[in-house]
This record gives sequence, C-alpha cells and structure tokens, in this order.
Amino acid sequence: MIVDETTSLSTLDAHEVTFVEQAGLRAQEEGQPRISGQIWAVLILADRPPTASEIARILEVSKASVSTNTRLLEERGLIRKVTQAGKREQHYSLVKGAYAKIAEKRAIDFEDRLAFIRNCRRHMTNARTLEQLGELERFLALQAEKLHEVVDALKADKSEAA
Amino acid sequence: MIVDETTSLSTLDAHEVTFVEQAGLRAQEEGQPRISGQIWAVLILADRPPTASEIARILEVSKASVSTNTRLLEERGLIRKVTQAGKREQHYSLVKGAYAKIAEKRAIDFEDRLAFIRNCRRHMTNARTLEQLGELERFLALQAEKLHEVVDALKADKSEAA
DNA sequence: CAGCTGGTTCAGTCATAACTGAACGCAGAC
DNA sequence: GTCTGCGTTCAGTTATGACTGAACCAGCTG
Repeated sequence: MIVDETTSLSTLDAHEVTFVEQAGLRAQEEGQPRISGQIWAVLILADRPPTASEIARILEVSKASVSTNTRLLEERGLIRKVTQAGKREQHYSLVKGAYAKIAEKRAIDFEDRLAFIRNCRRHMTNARTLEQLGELERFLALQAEKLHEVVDALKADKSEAA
Repeated sequence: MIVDETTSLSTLDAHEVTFVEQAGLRAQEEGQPRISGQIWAVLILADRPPTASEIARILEVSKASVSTNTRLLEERGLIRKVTQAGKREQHYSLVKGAYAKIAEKRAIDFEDRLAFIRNCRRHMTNARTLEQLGELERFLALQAEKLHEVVDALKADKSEAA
C-alpha cells in the first residue's frame, strides 16, 4: 500500500541531525523538554506538515513523547494541528508569529517580576537594599521594554511581507 | 563571646521571606539552582555583606549548599568575596554591573545560536525550510541586538551616576 | 465483521542535579 | 599545645520530570 512515498522527511542527513540536536539542547536550556525543541526543528526542516507518527519515526522517540510534546507546543500556541478533509491523521505545522508570541510572553513575565519588586520595595527601608532594588527594577524594565520592541519589529516584518 | 550582635540580617520578616522565595523560584526558571537565587536575594536584603555561615542560617540550608552556590555565583562574576584584614571570615557582596554581565552573556549566547543557524542554512535547500530559518535568524538577531542595548543602557546609568 | 493504523493516556522507569551530612583543613583564641 | 568555628569537599540521598511501554480508543479498510 505504498501510496505516497514523498513523505515530508524520511530520514535526516548529517546537517539536519546536528540541527535537531542543537534545537533539543537549546530547548533544554530554556527549561523546555528536549523533544519539544527537536519537534520544532523537524517542523522547520519538513517541506510539509508531518504527522505525529512521522515525527516519532524521524526522531526515534516514542509516540507518547511526541503526543505530549505536541500538546505542550500547541498549548503554548507555537504549533497547530492541520487536518486534511476526510483524513484522520493530524499533521503539525508551525504557527505564524510564534517567535513574537514567545517574546511577548517573556516580556510580560519581566513585567510581572517588576511589579512584584516594586511592591516589595514599599516594605523595605534599608538604603542599600533600596538601591539594589532600584538596579534590579531598571534591569527588568529595560528587558521588558526591549522585548516589546522585538515583538513590534517582528510584527512589522510580517505586515511588510503582506 | 557576643561581640557584634548587629549582624546584617538576623532573621527575615514576612516580606523578606516572600522576596527570597520568589528569587529562588525565578532562579529555577532560569535554570539556576534555587539556593543561588535565594543567596542573591539575601545579598540584596542585607545591609552589609554577610558570611557564608550567616547566609546558611538565614536561609536554613546547609553550609555545603551555600559554599557551592556562592562559588557558582562567583564564577559567573555576579558576587565576590570581601575579606576584612586580619579576619578570616569571607563576606559576600554583590558585584557592581552584575546585571549588565548577565545581559551580555545572554546576548552572546544568542549570537552563537545565530552563527550556528547561519551555518546550517548553507546546507539546506528546501524553500520552506529556508524561509523558516530566516524568521528564526531574525528573531535571534533582534534579541541579541536588544540585549546589547540593555547592556549599553545599564552602563550609561553607571557612568552617569559616577 | 475483523484487522490495521494513528493517537492519547497513564503508570512506571530512569537520569539528572540539587541538596545534605559528615569528614576534613585551616586559622585564630585561649 | 588544644579547642572552636568558618569553610570546602565528597559521597550519598532525594526529588523532579522527561521519556517509554502498554493498554486503550477511534476510525478507516477490506
């Protein structure tokens, strides 16, 4: 029953393997599961949206891992299911603007920290401590600001391309 | 032998406890040991550089943990030992410009990733993949750039204060 | 209908690294 | 000299969570 042998990615060549490897390691550094990053890499390499089974075969990991990690990535809004009418298989595809989403989430995270610190400040009296908190606030505010600029720049790219 | 009872921080009040707690959690999110963040918090709260033993008592953790984590923080250039002439105890203090150091390290990390991706690109042919890599490169380059701006801004603060 | 395939879920395994306890080294105090 | 207290190191414990295997569900296929 060989119907469509032009799977998006049958195997990985040497360069692709290192790309996937690195993506996994980077994901780990960011506190994400390794397979998450590897799936992301596969979606970049594939010339069309692969199914969960294909991903599992390519990465040589269990279907269970693929299932849970695609779910996580989908919940974070970074990938999405693509279904073909009539077909039951779920194909996965990168979401447009995923990087902007990541940056924005991180910016908001910094703002949350900033708000927390500002609140703490009101209960502190020591001069040294207040000065240190000031530096920390500045650091957090700057990063939040710059990340918003990243988001804006990415969105500008997009609208420009349209 | 009560010589100097005005220790920099004998105990933590409720607000200080939550501050330390949060710092620990945030450190974990960044892939650092929890105690690392807590030590950092204590150094912010203290009105003068505490010793390792004081830190251990305040945080109610083992001296071993304090020792290893102060070493890690010192290796990262974020804190430093302060010794008083004649005295043997090591006091710890925040390093000026630590946040700039953190931002710069992160910027360089993004640049490394970018270089890696650019290198990968040369071995890829699929149009979709190349487009995706382009978006990723843009994302990494933007973040590196913005982080350098953070560094510059922090350094400007410093020289201005001088 | 049975059989096959794609996917999810859940209990269990395993690896990693944070943290501790205990032993040790060292420098002042007495 | 001994004693005390600070600090480091290292082996051992423990907690966390990533990953897997197996069972299960659902739909298409013949």
